Amino acid sequence: MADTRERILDVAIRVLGTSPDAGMGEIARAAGVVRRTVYGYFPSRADLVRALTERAVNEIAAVLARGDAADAPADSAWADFISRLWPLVHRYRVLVVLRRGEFGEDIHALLEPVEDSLADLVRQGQDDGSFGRHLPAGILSQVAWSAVFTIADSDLSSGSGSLGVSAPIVTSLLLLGVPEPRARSLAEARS
Amino acid sequence: MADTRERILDVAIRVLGTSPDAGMGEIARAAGVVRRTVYGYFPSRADLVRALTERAVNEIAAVLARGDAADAPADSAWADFISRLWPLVHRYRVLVVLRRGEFGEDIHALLEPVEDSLADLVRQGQDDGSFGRHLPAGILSQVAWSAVFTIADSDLSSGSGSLGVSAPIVTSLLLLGVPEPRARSLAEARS
DNA sequence: ATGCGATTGCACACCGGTGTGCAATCATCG
DNA sequence: CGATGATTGCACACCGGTGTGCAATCGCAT
Repeated sequence: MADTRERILDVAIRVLGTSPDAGMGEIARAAGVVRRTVYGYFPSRADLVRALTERAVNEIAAVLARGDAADAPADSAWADFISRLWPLVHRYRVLVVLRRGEFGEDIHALLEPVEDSLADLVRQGQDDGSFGRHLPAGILSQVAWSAVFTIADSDLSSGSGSLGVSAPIVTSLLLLGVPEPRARSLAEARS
Repeated sequence: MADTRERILDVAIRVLGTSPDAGMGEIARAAGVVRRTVYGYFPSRADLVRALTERAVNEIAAVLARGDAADAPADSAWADFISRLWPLVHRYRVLVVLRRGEFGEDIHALLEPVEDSLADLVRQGQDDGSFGRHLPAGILSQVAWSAVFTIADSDLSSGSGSLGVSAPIVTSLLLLGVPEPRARSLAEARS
């Protein structure tokens, strides 16, 4: 079927997100299919991973593009982005995990456009004074966005279920240098 | 010699920090020694990694303990901790990288006491009002401390040399909910 | 029922890393 | 010099994952 391919990708994104070293066999089994079948769709493990990240990056780019009301203030745009990203953040765990090891280069290349947009947004926020200048825009955006993933991660492993959307929004805004009252109000507008 | 063992550990902490999947051969070569020699000191790869992390955790615990002027305000104690941690943060990259994959369990166990102390410090700061409550103490400390590593990382890969100590101090304090003027002044006192 | 495409179930060859055994070297100290 | 301990250089067996080839099977539409 055509959806076997999709199912494999869905499962793989989950499995590799948890244990990046999972082999084709493990992924196949989790997808309820035989190793040989996976090779039918993806000639090599590298192909699987690449397809996987392309998919993830596309979805994330879509989320990012949706909020381009170009006139909105940067802090508000950021809050928007995170609020849309948050429900999906676990699916995208792959990216963080896979960035290191074996495929670092490829992933980084795929991810670049997204991270560039983010950096632009942050730069813009620094220019109009809504974000701080304690770090250069490129690094600041990296740190802020990866903090969101860390929050999701810690939430999963240590403890029960999910925090609300406000937690990551407020936290990342604080990190970006937005004063606490403003951060809180931006977050509450989205919960 | 007795220092061969030390040299191997020194090199391994660096090599594995960069590429966590490096094999015994790679590590040996980087240490200017033959694979067989490494096996002489560490019967298995797992032993090497364990020795490695124990060492790192001990050093880090020492850094953390040094600042236990128990009466100091939490935000100041945090700034102290980061300022002492910062120069060493690259050596400890292993921890972040190795926490995932293969040894996750062991590492987490070794790391627990350190992260508990950190969580206590943050909790104490939340109680006396110097830190925010946008996240539970356990998670907040995780995020703050891993942000420091992210900063060091981004600094290395994207761009030239090192930011000053203030960058990580200010950033992590903001993340913890410390208002910007206070954060800045705490940081400047340490640069 | 026939045919077709997707899936399965093996059996392979291959590779790279792990861990071990053992004899040969080398440096050093007495 | 001779002994001792560390290091080397190979050769080996073993394992687990990768990728491939091919015949058998299954489900389904015509």
